[in-house]
Amino acid sequence: MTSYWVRVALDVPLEAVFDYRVPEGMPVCRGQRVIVPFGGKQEIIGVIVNVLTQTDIPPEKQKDVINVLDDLPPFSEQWLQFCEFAAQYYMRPIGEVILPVLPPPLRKITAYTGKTKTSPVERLDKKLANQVIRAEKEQKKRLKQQQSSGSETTIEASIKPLQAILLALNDEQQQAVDVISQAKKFTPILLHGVTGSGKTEVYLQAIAHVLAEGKQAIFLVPEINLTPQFERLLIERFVPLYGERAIAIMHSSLSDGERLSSWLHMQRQEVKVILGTRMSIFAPLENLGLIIVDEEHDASYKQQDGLRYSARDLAVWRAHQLNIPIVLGSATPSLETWHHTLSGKYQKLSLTQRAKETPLPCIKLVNTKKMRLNQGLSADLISAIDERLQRGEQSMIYLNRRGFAPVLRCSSCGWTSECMRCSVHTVLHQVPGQVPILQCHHCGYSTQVPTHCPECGNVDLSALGYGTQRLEDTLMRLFPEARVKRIDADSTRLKGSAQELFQQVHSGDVDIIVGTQMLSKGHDFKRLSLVGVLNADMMLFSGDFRAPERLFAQLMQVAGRAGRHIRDSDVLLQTEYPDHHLYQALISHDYDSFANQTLMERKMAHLPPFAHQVLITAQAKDVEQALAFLQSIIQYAKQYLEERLKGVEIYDPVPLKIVRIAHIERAQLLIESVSRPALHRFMNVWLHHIYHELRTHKVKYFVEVDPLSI
DNA sequence: TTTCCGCATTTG
DNA sequence: AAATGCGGAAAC
Repeated sequence: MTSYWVRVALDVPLEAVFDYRVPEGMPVCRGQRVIVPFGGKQEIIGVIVNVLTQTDIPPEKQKDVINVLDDLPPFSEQWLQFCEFAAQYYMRPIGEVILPVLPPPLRKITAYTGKTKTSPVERLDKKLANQVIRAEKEQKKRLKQQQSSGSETTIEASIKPLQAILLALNDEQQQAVDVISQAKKFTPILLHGVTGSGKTEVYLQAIAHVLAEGKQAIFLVPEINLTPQFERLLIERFVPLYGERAIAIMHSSLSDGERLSSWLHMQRQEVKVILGTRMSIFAPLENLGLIIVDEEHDASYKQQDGLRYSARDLAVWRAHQLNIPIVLGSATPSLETWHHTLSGKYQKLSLTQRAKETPLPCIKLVNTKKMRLNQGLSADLISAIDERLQRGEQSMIYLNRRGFAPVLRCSSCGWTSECMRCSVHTVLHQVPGQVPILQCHHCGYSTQVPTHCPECGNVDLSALGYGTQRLEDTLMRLFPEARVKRIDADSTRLKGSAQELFQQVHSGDVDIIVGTQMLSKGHDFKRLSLVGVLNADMMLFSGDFRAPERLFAQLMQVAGRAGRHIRDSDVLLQTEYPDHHLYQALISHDYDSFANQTLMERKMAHLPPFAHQVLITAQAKDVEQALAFLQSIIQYAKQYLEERLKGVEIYDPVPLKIVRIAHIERAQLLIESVSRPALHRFMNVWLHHIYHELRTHKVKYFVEVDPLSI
């Protein structure tokens, strides 16, 4: 009789997998979920990554598997290897990848230990079966009623031919669809098209091809609120052909039950297209033929906690693993992607014509350097808004700053309002009808607004600078007859209020829209013919080397809101640096020249994509401890890992720009190399040593591969 | 002497 | 991460 052990991945922050004895007669295989005892008296769910016939663990330490969960088919080899790659690439234990991507009911022990003791999967199946029975009953009832009332049974809507709805394409779109659907092996494709050039129709027709071949597709979008519109399109086109289960949705605001339901249908391979945010890249689909990443440049594809992965980068790897095409769509591609098209690694397909007839809006720069502004607004912008009001058209003013004013200041002694827990100013929030408060945008803590200066007692406290609330206030006073609406995180806090606000704008009940970057994505306002941009310069000189890239993308996106339906639409951008090459490229809608010049600068400065980076962030009670920890690990690397440090550069540790958030102070350390293999080889050895020898209890640290902002 | 709290240790 | 064990300080 052979004894077996299983090696189990657990969601614990430990650099290890754990071996368990398999009780006699319990069938096990790689990819199954198991319940195992862990530590004192915990029971947790893990995933079998290996079945062993021997183990090095001394017998007295060994424990038995409690139960194998067979309510789902085991995870496939292909899917497991994808997770293993992600774990290795992002330098985290495998359990921290596999378990967090599962819907909570599949990984939380409580779902199995409740009163009912049935599996959440069985419960869901029962619920679905009941729904079907109920629907059938209702159908029968309806039929009976019809018969008894004697009404003629009419032939239901004429049967449509079973074919996907395909809209007419222009030449460029058709060519793109052809290239994508003819690519049968790994083919990374950049679909570069301005807003309104019809990328969506290309995606849909490419998906139609893939489904017709009996394969599946992943469709990634950057934000939750973009899913409904794509969902509608996908359902309309593919549900008539492939049934209700063909389209599944996956994002973080689904309930546990909804996530379980989507996951279940995927793992049973009933789903044809999974639409969702970054987590959808872990969809357990077996027969993928295409991956689409819309707005691939968007920073939302980067997970900012736990496993810090880039869904776009993982998507490329998964496509490579499966040897299938991948489409990265954007009007303003990331420089990484752009670089790959220049080097020939990615194929570029351009959509240069706007699908509808409206030309691109005219972008005008308003030089505010020596201009007197009226509450932050230039005379040009004010008269442009006035013009739209006369014509009955809409204006949108974009200011990426919430609240009334970013800081409160004492005009006598210079005191400024600061957060008690964080090293930042608190922001004045003030809307009519509410008590004004000072709020910290980092930890959320808020206090009453002092009536006099806490330092010198002076009563003359002034609100410095402008936020969306103040802008709304100003515009209402400048244009008392206009209907002004503010759309930002504060005005849309309540569930459904965003939907309602956007609805008001769509139906034409609003003349002037004020808002933050929330406004920049997705929405297509029919009567909008003016976009004003305030305070763009702020991002131009922020410390991050990627700031210009992000600013350009954001401004292009905001500008794209204008003139989708009305000719003679304008974008007015207030700046003190109208000659800056970013703005110059922007007014001529010239992404290519901006990207090429910025890439050149990156090359000279040895920055990504010409070098690869890893960031270590240390957290402690005070920044000195964090810095000392980073200093000590550098010391170790230099002393003992000299050989492996070849081609790898470690920069000096520095405090973060915002040192303290919620009483925790942070410092970080950048490691860089031209060679990714060299960087990974060094990091693996180094992190292993740090984990085993250099851990100090007072300092927490985490590692980020390919950090987006530094 | 007992209880409680904070910190270090361990997890198969 | 979470439970346990340990040692010193406070409580009885």
